Amino acid sequence: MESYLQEIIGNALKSMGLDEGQIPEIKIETPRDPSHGDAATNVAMQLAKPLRNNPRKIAEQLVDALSLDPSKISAAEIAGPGFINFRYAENYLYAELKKLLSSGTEYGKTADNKGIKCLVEFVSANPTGPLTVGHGRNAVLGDTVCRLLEWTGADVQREYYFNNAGRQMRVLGQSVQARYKELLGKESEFPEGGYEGAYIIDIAQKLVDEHGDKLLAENDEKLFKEKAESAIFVEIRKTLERMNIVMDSFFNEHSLYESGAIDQVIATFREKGVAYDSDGAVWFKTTDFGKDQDTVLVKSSGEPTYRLPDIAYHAEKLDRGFDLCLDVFGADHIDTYPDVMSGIEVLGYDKSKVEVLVYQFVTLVKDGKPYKMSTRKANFVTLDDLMDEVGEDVTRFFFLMRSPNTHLEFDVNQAKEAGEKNPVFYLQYAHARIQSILRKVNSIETFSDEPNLSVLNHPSEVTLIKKLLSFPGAVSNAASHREPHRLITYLNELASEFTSFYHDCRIVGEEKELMHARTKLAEATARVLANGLTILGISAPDRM
RNA sequence: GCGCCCGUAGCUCAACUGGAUAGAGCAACUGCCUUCUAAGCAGUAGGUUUCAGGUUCAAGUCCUGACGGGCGUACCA
Repeated sequence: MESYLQEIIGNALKSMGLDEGQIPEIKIETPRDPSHGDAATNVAMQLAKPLRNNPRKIAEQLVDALSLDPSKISAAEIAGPGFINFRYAENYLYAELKKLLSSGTEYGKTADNKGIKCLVEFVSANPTGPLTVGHGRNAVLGDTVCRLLEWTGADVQREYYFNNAGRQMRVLGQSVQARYKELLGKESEFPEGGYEGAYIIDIAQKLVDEHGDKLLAENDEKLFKEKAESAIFVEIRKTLERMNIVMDSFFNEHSLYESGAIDQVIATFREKGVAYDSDGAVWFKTTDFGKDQDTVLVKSSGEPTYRLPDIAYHAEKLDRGFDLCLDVFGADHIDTYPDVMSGIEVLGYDKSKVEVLVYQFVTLVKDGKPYKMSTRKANFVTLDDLMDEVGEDVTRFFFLMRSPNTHLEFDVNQAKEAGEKNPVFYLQYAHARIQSILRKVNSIETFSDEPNLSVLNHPSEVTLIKKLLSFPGAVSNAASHREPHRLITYLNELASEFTSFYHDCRIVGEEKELMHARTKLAEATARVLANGLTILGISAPDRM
């Protein structure tokens, strides 16, 4: 419909004597106030200045020049300072509703990103402990953006990037080793800055169960580190699965060293003159790219900083042929992004293929008080704890309901409320309620012929149909902005409009033709709610 | 100090990236269950969109400057 309007408006403008260059981008928007019609354009106002004419006059000429298809648009009116408002023909609505019903579980899919290969990297927590609430937003956001991309036609791969080398992991191994000794009654020194969480003791206990005291002979932490890593990864995968997230690949940072990719980056940087040695370290001339300081790539100890593998990793991803590499990370990592972009540019890649989705921090609020968390200090709340407390659906929903750009306050008390205070249930309830109605209708009546949808002309019915038809637009809007909360906003509006319909219009007990048509409308609503919830990774229950 | 993000109803947040009368949910108040799920609906109240300038037909949205908050600003990740 949008492209149809753009086309006829463009044609009308040409017939008014404007040439291509004078025609601005024709934007079609949905007016906030439904009394302003179903679609509107502001071209007349945009043209007011270049044409040195009153916008309302231009609008009048434009409307006269339009050749509208009456089966789609019933009216074009001029309003306000020069808006042109369009009203959809009712037959158009019924025809589209019919299409919706036959599309079923496919309804809402678009071709926006058809044929695009995407790699989305998210979670990417190093295996030093269970996933926490902080990782939760990353995981759910990343996965849902993947689903949005898939619904808009993209081919998506979910990747988890991790690092099992380095200081953090050594300390992890030492922590397990220390607990292992303690469990066997031996003297042990708990490492400085070690991991204090109870899960470390669990891992150590398992080692005692399996190997007895044989591991006391181990001199270093290596074996303990490996055992810890695999045990923790098992838990991480379980947690993710519980949240409806399944990774397609896990990428080990270490492989970049083995493949020589790291050395290659340094070599190319030197060749291009953007790397130099100083104080025993290797530096990246980030001042050439607008930063006020150069950045260390390899420390004087010989160990690279995380930026170097980050650059190599992005180059590697682009080598794999993806059209879009999307990284999801918290605001605290934002600083590495410009360096990575500069880096891959130096290496000759198209940096427009790399995109970052940054989200702000999560504050967990319980009983009106926030708490601070740290994995190392073990005063964190794990994602599993959170899901135990409020449930999987609620967890996903809460992480998604705010713009990634703003801080998220996760109120555990509100999330725990099974009732009216909890916004998730509003959507699920609407779905369950429809299913209940459909069960009832099916038990008392059978429809054989095609429904006559044109009997749906109550204002609540018409509003609801229009809302249903805007679902594909809502999906593509959320997808293109990488902002799942936009879809939640849409679903809330849909559920709300359904409930108005439910209160204004009865289904059971109406005369058969009307009952049939309304049943189809209810069915269509349930379909869209279920499709929307599927994108969010949340269940659409049939009963509540 | 510098960089990024944010500042909207008492609280938590929207507002389709510049459009028409700034909207929801909690909290408060008033009504509505012998009719398909009241986990619901209808209504009332609540605002100088932090402040001051600027850009234009039009600014919560864009630009400048203040003020307030978060995160960075490591040879940590």
